[in-house]
Amino acid sequence: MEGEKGGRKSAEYEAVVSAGRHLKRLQQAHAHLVVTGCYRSRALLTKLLTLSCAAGSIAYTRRLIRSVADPDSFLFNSLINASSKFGFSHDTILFYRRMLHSRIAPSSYTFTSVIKACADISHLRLGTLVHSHVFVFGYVSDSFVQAALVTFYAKSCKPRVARKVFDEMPQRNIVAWNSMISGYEQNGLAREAVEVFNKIRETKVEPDSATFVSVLSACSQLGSLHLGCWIHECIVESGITMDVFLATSLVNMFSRCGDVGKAREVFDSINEGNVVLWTAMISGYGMHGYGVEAMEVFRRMKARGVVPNSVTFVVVLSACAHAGLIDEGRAVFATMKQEYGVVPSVEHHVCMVDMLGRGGLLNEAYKYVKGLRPEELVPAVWTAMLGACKMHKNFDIGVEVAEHVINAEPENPGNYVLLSNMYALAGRMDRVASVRKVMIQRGLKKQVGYSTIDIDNRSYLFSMGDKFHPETNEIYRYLDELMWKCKVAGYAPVLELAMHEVEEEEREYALRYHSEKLAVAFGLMKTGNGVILRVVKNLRICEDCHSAFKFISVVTNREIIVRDKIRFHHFREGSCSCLDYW
DNA sequence: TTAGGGTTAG
Repeated sequence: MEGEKGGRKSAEYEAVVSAGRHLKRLQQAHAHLVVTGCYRSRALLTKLLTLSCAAGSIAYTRRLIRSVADPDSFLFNSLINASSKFGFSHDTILFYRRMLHSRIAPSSYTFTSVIKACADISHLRLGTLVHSHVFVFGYVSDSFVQAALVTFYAKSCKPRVARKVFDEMPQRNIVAWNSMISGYEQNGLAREAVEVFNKIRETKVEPDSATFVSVLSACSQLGSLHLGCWIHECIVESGITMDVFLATSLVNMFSRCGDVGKAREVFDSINEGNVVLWTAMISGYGMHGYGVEAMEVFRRMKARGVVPNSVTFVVVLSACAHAGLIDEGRAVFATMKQEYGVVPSVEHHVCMVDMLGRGGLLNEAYKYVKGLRPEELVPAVWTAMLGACKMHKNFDIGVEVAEHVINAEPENPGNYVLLSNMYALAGRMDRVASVRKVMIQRGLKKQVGYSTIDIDNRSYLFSMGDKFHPETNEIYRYLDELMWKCKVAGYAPVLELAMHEVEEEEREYALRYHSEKLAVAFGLMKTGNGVILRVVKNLRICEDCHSAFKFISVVTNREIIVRDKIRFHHFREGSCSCLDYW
């Protein structure tokens, strides 16, 4: 009899499990449990709850838990874990509150899940409160809870607090290290992330795939190719399997560090790529201005049966915009909606405005902007339109658009600089002065531009007019000579974008010592013929530097690759890969 | 029979 009973229970369990993540089937299984009288079984209820979370139905999960008179510790923990894992963070916190009200003590399992929920919604106040509960209930030395706290503080923009928790850990497994590396990387502290990675190598802990994914993101942020290549070597040496996550990170890293050829090599070495990998490769070509190659990969992707998603279309449209492929871009936008049913998002609209605007179709671009719904008129749309007006020197639309940009983002100093430039180009110097006045009144300062260049595995940082480098005098002298040679070859400084309140001679001086020029001069001084210079700039490259680098590539016979805020520029033999679409 | 931490594309 006992065996039969056990067998019957098992069949019920099987019925719940086989319903899987399908809400309808779970509800049928639930009904069956009620009919057979098995609905009081805690194990079956627990399974039902976790599966309904997995099925994405938090409403059904809530109904189920309400039907349980006295949920026990096991049930709460399962519920808290599942709701947190499947992204129902707010519910996780509510379930946790209910658990405390029921006077059921949380465990380390409870805390890891609740802390993850707080991390996912970056709820600093709540997470800090939960941290205090961790002390009260005595789980402060639990390594899982500590790792979760590191991630929580990092995701709540408190990397220093994350580091404090990390430093206080008596034992650190690879997950704890990974939490700290990705925590730094996500807060824009790429150098710190690489430092932590280096520290792991002093321990006996072996890096895993996630370690490399995070540290590769840090390399991408820095744009440091030598660092990225070194991590690549570490991956090969570690013998770790090249999974699709790792391959995607490598493709990204090589693209964002300026070696799209290497990115392609990694991409080609993977047989079964998913949409993320294909999108990364297309994005890589796009940011380098290789629109034709981007479109070719996009075509092959579709031929392979990999279905493009919303992000894929953003990178494809962006590639078209940066390569002047307007007709292709229009066609892609049409198929996106018709064939793939992707609803255009704000990002797609920005790409379309950017593409039409860069292509000189300013009226069409402006018509497109005016056709958008009010909620779609985000600052990025206006900024794209403004960039186009500046590029094609259309001051009438430009000034109008600039006013919208300021209204949309009154705290962004970059917008005032754009507006000021627009007025200056239109010859309205009175307006230039008044914009500057507003900036001063509002306490807004221009973002400081800086450039980095890697030479002999070391990274050097330059900012405009800075004289901190020990070889400053040599660099400035070298640059003066270089610019003189460029002038002989036909270079004329693009003065109108320099600071407008200074005299012409000073304006040229200010332009001459822009951070990217200092970095290039230093690179030329320190490297031999044939070495490609790779410079990373935090802002967009200025128009004058862009013009100067074309001449420098001729007079020095060097290739210069500059990564600016939005894309790459390859200067070779007097021209730039962006074809001045920038 | 039910439950734990980190990572990927613009």
